[in-house]
Amino acid sequence: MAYRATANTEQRKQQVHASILKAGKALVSEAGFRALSMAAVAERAGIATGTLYRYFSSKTALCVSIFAHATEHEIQQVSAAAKSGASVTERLRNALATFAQRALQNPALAYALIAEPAEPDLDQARLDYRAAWADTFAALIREGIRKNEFYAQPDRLSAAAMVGAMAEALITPAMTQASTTQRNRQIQQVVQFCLRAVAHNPGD
Amino acid sequence: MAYRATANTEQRKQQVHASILKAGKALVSEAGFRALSMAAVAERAGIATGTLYRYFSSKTALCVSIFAHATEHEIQQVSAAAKSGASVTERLRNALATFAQRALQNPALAYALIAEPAEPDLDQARLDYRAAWADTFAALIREGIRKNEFYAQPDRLSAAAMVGAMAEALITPAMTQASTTQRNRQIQQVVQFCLRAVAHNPGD
Amino acid sequence: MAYRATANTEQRKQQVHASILKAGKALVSEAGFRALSMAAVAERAGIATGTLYRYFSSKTALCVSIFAHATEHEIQQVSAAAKSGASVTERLRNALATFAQRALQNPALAYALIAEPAEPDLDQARLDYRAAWADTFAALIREGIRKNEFYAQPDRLSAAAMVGAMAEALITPAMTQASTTQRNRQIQQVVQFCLRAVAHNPGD
Amino acid sequence: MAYRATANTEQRKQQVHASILKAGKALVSEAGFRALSMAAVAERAGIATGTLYRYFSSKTALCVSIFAHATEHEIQQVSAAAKSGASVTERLRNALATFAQRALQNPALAYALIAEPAEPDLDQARLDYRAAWADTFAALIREGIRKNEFYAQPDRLSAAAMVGAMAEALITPAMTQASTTQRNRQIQQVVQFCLRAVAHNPGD
DNA sequence: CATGAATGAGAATTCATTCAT
DNA sequence: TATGAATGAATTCTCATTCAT
Repeated sequence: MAYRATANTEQRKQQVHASILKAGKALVSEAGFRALSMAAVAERAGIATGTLYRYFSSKTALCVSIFAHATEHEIQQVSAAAKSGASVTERLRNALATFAQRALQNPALAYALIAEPAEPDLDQARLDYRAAWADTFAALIREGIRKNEFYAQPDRLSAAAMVGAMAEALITPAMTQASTTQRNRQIQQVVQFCLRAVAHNPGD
Repeated sequence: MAYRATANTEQRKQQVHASILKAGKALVSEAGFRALSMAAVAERAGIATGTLYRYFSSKTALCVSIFAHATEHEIQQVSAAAKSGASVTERLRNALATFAQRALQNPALAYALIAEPAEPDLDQARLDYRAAWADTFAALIREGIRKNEFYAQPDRLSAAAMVGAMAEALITPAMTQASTTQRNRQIQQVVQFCLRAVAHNPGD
Repeated sequence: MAYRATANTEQRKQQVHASILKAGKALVSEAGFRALSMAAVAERAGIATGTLYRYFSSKTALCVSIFAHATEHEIQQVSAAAKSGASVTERLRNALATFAQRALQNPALAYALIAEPAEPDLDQARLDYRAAWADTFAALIREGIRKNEFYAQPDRLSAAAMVGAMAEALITPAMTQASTTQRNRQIQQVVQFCLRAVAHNPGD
Repeated sequence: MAYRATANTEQRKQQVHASILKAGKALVSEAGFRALSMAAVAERAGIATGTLYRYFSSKTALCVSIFAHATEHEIQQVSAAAKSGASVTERLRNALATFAQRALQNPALAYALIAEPAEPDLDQARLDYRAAWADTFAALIREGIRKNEFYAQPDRLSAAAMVGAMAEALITPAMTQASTTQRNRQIQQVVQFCLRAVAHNPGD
């Protein structure tokens, strides 16, 4: 049977597209973008290498898509957390804690997303990613300033600083080698660091 | 009299060694460790590829040396800045500002040093580098706590968070695309962010 | 219907595989394993260097395959010859003569197979090869001893000695530079040497 | 003090020449001609690499000299052994046993001398070496035939066959892995193999 | 449209040889 | 004359991308 442009075909294309991204994400989670070769992705997705190029024009394009895909989910989670809490300070605490906990569930992926460079075009995606975080946290900061919970401060710069502070602390050996209990305590401490930097009354 | 390595010869060796590191550092500054190929370094240093191996046993060794060389100077500058100031808060302010100003003089290099992974062995050097920063800042933090200028807090975690906050803020487009005047103002703001996070009375 | 490797494709793969082995064997025949570079094999086989690695995982693997391929045929021929003859002595004579005649058809290859070391992994293959000869001749020797045609003697040691005696004699200038007629006479004489060493009644 | 063409200088040149050969022989003994690099020889001899080229025009020339030097001694020993004994058979037995015992004192060197190819020009040296053995043993064989101790046989071919038989047996795993006692017994057996091949009354 | 074999431009590394000092 | 740093061609192996089937 020849292939026709049916709804069925379209659906199959979506499935293959998704399976490629999933395979890529898995590889990046295991060993970073360095370990991502087109052959490895294809094998893991159960397709031929040539077929990859029907879905992604180049390795770079694939990496960018994997990045965006892996990233989108993370940001959504944190955005959701940023909506629950009595005060802006409380909501920021929740957002930061969520960021940290999610990252620590898959440290290799988090590291790849946050820090590993790989390719210039991917760096652009990373900037966009950082910007997305900046947007999420900057919005909270603006609100906090408006409601007089936070110091007057440049919202985007403080947002970036918070993302950096969290990311750096998370990849500290002290963090990655700690037990779950210790980790949770340390996460609280970094969150507290950030809250002190922005809020009049950070709690404890 | 047997032939010996004369002072002249020794001097020439030092020069070649230095020119290799310089060429490597230039390449990393332009496009990160990714762009560092032995052939490119050799060409840039004006020597043959084989000659590289008289000075560095492998590409990894060269990368680590470039890293250490570029890095050492940075840390010394910041350590020096950490020694001048009336209060611990003031000295931390100076140290952070120096960190920022130096990094912004060569953002691509700063990025490569702080974030770009590249090779496992280089990652180890990077961990040492981060640890050196952590040591410098953590010492200040401990002193601040002791003198009751700073909050009680885990010194190394806060130090890491500060490094991350600074690094992230520095590679923000808002920072890299700003004029010198704007940048200086923004640097002050990130420094202030960090000081608020650690000090009872951060000044302004 | 999904696309499958057709019989045609499979056949082509076999052809390429064979052409690589053939090219490699030709190079070894001309100048030994020393002359075997991946680039040379690829050029001779009419393919790209990268393609070699689809068929052989490394140079060592290719060498071992070339060795095994060239070798297998030789041993089979001699084994077959060892089965025809009225007495064990006669059968040993046939086996030795076959060994000699085949080796002289391609002395350089014979030399490479028997003596040239090259790589550690290849040396293992060579030991196996020697062992295969030892097996073949040792079995005959055991049978000869049992039937009281041969002297009591250590079968494997005598087998090795016979292989060495034949190989050494075959690469003698007297042998390689002789006419076909002379060669045949000389082969008979070395065979006779071996037979005298093992058999009560070697004939002539 | 400048160097002058004195007897002293000439003597020193001889010493350096000898030390180079000694260093080269040591390297070959440890890991074969494959492991012989000009840099390694120079270091071991305590001179600069460039100096090697004052004594030997190329690596090949050095290898050939090393070969000749290592070889000469061996042949002399065996020649001497070939002179002691009541009968020709006895003298051949002594020569063969000496050949084997010496080879087993330094198996790696023996292997390199007997079998390892390395370079075309070295192969020529090896042919000369084999020829030297052939000469030594062939002379004995001729004498044995003349005195009616040995079968009528082509002397040089039989000599080559004996050398090959000994060499092959010596590098057999059974031989190299055996204890000293076992080895001595096995050497006797191979010697006996050779004697049966040439002598009317080989003894036992 | 899917396949996967083929491509070939690099990349890192080695080492015999040269030559300015 | 001795030195040993410099050379650079050669080697093995990788992998993103293409294209005939």
